[in-house]
Amino acid sequence: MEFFNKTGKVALGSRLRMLTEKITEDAAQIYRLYNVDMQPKWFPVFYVLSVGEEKTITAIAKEIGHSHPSVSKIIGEMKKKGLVTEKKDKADGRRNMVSLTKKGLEINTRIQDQLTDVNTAIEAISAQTTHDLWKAMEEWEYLLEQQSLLSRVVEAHKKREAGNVVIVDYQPKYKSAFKALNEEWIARWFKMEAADHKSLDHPEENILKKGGHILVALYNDEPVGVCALIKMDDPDYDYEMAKMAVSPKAQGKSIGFLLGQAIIAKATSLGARNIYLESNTILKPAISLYNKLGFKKVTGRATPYERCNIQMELPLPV
Amino acid sequence: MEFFNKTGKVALGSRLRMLTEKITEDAAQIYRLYNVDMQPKWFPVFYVLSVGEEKTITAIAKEIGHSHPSVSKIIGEMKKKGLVTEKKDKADGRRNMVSLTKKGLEINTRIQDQLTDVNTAIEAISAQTTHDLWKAMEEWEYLLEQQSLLSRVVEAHKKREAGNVVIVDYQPKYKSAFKALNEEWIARWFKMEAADHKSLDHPEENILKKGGHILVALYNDEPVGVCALIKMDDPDYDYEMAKMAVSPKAQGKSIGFLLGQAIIAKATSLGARNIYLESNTILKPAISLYNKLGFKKVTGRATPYERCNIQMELPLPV
DNA sequence: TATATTTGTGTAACTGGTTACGTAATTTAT
DNA sequence: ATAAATTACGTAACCAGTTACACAAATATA
Repeated sequence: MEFFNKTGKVALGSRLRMLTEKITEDAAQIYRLYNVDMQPKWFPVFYVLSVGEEKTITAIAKEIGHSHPSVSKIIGEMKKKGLVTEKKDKADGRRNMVSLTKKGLEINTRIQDQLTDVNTAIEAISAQTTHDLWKAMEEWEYLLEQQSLLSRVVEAHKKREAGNVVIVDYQPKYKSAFKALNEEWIARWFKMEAADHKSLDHPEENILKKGGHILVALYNDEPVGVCALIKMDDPDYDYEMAKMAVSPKAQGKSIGFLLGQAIIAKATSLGARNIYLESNTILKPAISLYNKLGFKKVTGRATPYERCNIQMELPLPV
Repeated sequence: MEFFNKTGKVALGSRLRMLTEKITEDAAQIYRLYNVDMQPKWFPVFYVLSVGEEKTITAIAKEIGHSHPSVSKIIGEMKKKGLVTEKKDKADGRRNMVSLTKKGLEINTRIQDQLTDVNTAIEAISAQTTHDLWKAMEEWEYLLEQQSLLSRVVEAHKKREAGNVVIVDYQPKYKSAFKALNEEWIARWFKMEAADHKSLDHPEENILKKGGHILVALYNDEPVGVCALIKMDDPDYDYEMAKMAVSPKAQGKSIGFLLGQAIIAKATSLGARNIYLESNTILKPAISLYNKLGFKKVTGRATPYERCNIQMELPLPV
């Protein structure tokens, strides 16, 4: 199909569907050719029964990877043709035990030649290709089981969006954003405390002039995330990471992660030995972000914030 | 799927279907994720319209490889969502000219990011495989266009069946089969002539003792085909190939071809310079078989058979 | 110029699968 | 021992495609 060269691989599904259709179409004719009164769609069911054992509907469904109603329907059709029999399991009244009839088993022997012929034909085609369709499908099945296409697309999306985010140093014009973004989440989860007002209303005086830094994440030139690195007056810790806030509207762009990385880089460039932070365990995404950034829990420090119930630190390489 | 390792490639269709389904399922969710009010199945139609041109239903169907009713339905659905408009072609009243509306074009621009993300995700998967699914599909499409799976299976069938056929020299126990097989087709198409009775009733006297040969094709030890090589008393020709008959029940096993080849080999081993034959053009499969064996038409020889209206010869390498 | 054929389209019915739902039998938990 | 959860299965409705058919418009042919 010329068409698929234009669309590119986004039309993978469509292309697969068409190839599928072409092949199953021929399959039906092949059964007719060999004078076997069977439909291609019965094949998987027929195959698992061909060893002669009784099986339940759901067991068959699971084995061939169909839904159970699909198997149920197929069994109904095969029964009408006299290929299978059903009988209730005495031990378990829910189970419907299905097995091939004598006629079914007879068809099974007759069908063998057909199967070898089809196999030879398919192998002959495969031999003419440089790319192995069968193995490629196996690989795709495996990879999609590891991680769905959907979640891979989400990942690609995030990565691309993250590329549109730039982290810049604080400027006076971001003052209102710095306050607003923080107030948004603090008010939502807790209540504003005195220490909050102090640093949010006057960041220049209370953070920057004291040797701290503020970074701003811009998305389309719009400030959507902020984070501060506050100089600490403490023998154990050099800097505190605090006042991190990301707009809920800008979620899914890894902005928190990017800000965190930038803050760590900033601290490192300032020669810090470590970074300290305070948070609350009800902020689950935040805690997991801190973990991802490498912070580890520590205990036993005093804090001016009521909402703090967890403290973490990140030692930096010297 | 474990299952497919057991069935082997005969379940190629089933396996393709399942992979298709898994992928299109995710596709639907991806549209939802990007907040695009579109269905995956619309994509091919949407794509061909996205350049902005008006197109007819059938033109779209042809381009994307669907049936026209499929496109007709999709257009109906897209129209309901306000993505396309239809308008009758003034020049040709049958044509229904379809194009994207402003809303459709707007979605087209919005969708671009999604397409790149999907593409990145698919490319990322491809990069992890050692067998290229996309290219493999392309090869299969090409090869199936050259020759359908069905006809390839027929070929494999023939080849296998031909392997079960053995060509042996005449023995007295095949006398009745030699007559019966020939009588069957002669009576069907023409009527038995005096010369027929002579050679069919007494093959030993009239063919073998005069320096001729008879070969018999056995399928499961059953004689299903015969052919005679009759010594000619003629300055131009050494042998005549005649009395070739194959049971209709044993068709599709290339028995005629195998008999013909064996007869040619026999003549060659006898040092013949050429082989001559007589036939009738209403026996189309026979004539095409003779052509396949290398016989060429000749003209202007007398013949004792009323039914003969074509004569052929095959020069043999010296 | 009249008639036959081809072309463009829509509708209906089918196909091979699915999910949703209901029900009965069995198993688990309290 | 009873209630709750799980399991096996069938039925119904849906979905994304198909083929079959009908019909009108356009084109080719006699």
